[in-house]
Amino acid sequence: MSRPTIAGVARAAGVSVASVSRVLNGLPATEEMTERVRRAVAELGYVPDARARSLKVGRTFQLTLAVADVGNPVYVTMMRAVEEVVSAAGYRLVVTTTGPEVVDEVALVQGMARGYADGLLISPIRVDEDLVKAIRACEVPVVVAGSVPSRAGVDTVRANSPKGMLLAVDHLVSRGRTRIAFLNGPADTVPGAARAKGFAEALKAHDLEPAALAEASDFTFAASRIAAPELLKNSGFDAVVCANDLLAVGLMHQLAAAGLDVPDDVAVVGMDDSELAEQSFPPLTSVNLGSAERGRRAAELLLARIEDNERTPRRIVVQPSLSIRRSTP
Amino acid sequence: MSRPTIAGVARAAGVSVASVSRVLNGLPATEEMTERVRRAVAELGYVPDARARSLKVGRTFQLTLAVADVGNPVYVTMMRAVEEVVSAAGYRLVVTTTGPEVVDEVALVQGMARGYADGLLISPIRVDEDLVKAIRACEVPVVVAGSVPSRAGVDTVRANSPKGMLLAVDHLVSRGRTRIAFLNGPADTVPGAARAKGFAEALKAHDLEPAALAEASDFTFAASRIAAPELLKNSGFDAVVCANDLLAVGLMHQLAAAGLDVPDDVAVVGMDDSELAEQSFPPLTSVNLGSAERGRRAAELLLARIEDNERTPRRIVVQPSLSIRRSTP
DNA sequence: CTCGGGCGTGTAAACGATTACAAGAACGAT
DNA sequence: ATCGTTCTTGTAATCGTTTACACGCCCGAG
Repeated sequence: MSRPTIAGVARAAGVSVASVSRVLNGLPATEEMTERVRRAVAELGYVPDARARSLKVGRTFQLTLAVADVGNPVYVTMMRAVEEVVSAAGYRLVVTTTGPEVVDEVALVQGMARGYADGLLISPIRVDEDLVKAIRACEVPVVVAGSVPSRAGVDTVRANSPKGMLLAVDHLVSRGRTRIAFLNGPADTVPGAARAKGFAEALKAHDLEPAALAEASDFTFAASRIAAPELLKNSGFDAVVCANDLLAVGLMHQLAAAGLDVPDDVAVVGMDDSELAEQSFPPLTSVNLGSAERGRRAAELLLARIEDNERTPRRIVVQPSLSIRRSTP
Repeated sequence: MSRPTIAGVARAAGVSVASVSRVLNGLPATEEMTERVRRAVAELGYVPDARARSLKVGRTFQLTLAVADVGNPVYVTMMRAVEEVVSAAGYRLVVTTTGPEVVDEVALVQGMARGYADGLLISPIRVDEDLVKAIRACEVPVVVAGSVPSRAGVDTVRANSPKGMLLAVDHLVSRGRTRIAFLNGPADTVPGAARAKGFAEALKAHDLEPAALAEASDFTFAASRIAAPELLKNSGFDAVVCANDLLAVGLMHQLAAAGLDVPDDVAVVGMDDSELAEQSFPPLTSVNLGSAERGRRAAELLLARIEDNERTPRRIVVQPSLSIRRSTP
């Protein structure tokens, strides 16, 4: 017994398929018609086929959110915000993960052009010409949470990393720390590059030199295991800014292993202000780059573009704030 | 300029739609035919429509993984394992979140019956008759990661919580702790109930009485904020078993705030052995309930069922192990 | 009593792909 | 030269919906 179709329902109810479709979609019908169809639907356990429906109406009522790494808690913050907006608008949100390679992102964007979903919200970690081209060519609306050249011609919502870095450094300096180190993620990524630049500028604003620099191969806890010892070869720092919370937490483990106290010996500040920041011990001072707001705004832009694909792309930047916790004095 | 269709490609190439479809699907064709079609496809930037294709072939080549809370790190472990298996089999994995309410799960299962995906892997946190019925009625294959009555007639893969609890208690006892408390999640959930029962049995096996009990309203860090103080009203315990890692980490914060040292004053063991367990400080001894293996096995069952929907449902249970870290002496 | 206007319903044509079937071309064997 | 294979290609049916259009009915106005 395979799935009943609308034709089966029509037969069972003794009416036409058009009538079934109409009552199912709430179009006007007589009392009796409605009743007969409802009965037949219930009896057969009919559920309309989403594939056929979306083929006809040209919409799936699904939106896709693509993130690089589900293990990165910053994405759960963003995901929650996006989910809220899109489900309020009557869409289902599905999440898919791309991995750190740009080719995966390109493949995803191209796949999306096939109409799996009505829109794509992507937060690319690496960007190259192929990705820009794929985004331009994509038939379904795309909005990017992050940085992408404006010639991609899409709505973007990005963070202000330099400003965030400045908040971090300001804070550290105000607490008397001047020998500040930086633990970055891969510099060949968009956020990695932005944060490196931001850090340099922030130090310059205070007339400081970096006390130490290290670069993890990934924005993950595991990668900090390798990179943090690199940093610790230098001992001349009393504070470390980290490119995200995972790296910061990883670093704190290494500091503890080296017998250094946080924040007394070394202050640590993370970035993203994810759930991990408050879960860590000591709770982590972290730059809030507005992930939730970015998610929300991005989702709104996506919905707006689905309504009207002709509107000129907007580029929103959301401002950071600092969540001060106990990892800084 | 809207999306080119296969008909447009056929016209541009001067061949029939059937031929276009054939070369696109790698069926035999002459050199020249292949060439002409390829050229037209490239020129028009044609991408086949997934909706139309899946309507015809009856497959979407998408699988859905539904989890209750993306913020729970146990799901990222599971998700990674699932992703690996399904992508190796040529499917795309999409993740969707249900929330803690059973009605959301029911809605999701029913929605899935509409053919959004070729299969559903769900890890329900609460189970009621409606959910069982929805699963029975669902036209697309479902496999459950967790417990569900066998009358649901689906493949299941579940953990062995009682055994896990026993590992935890054995371990604590072997380290000389006998006044053991338990911080559970909501007892009206499937894992909550299983873990409560398991804890009671494990203590009984050692002829011990629970030193204290508390129940969080959710398996979240935030919920532990409320529940842990409840536990701390009792002071007669030297160890706490927690129903998952998030609760354990939350508890450790409260213990620290109360001036108690982990593990010297109180040993803490979590459950799930998620990434958070190694990220926490001190690193958390945690019962590994085999999330990765459960994910892998569940994905394999789902794929097998898609191949052959007639096979009799299997019920797999994976055995736990203990990851000992520094939160226990 | 007749005619026009609503209103409700049914028939059939889409949507964009895959694929069964038929027809034509090419080729070798007799 | 004829016939039968085999191979390629095209035509058209199909998947399960939605919806434009036409039809018939009922009702009130003239």
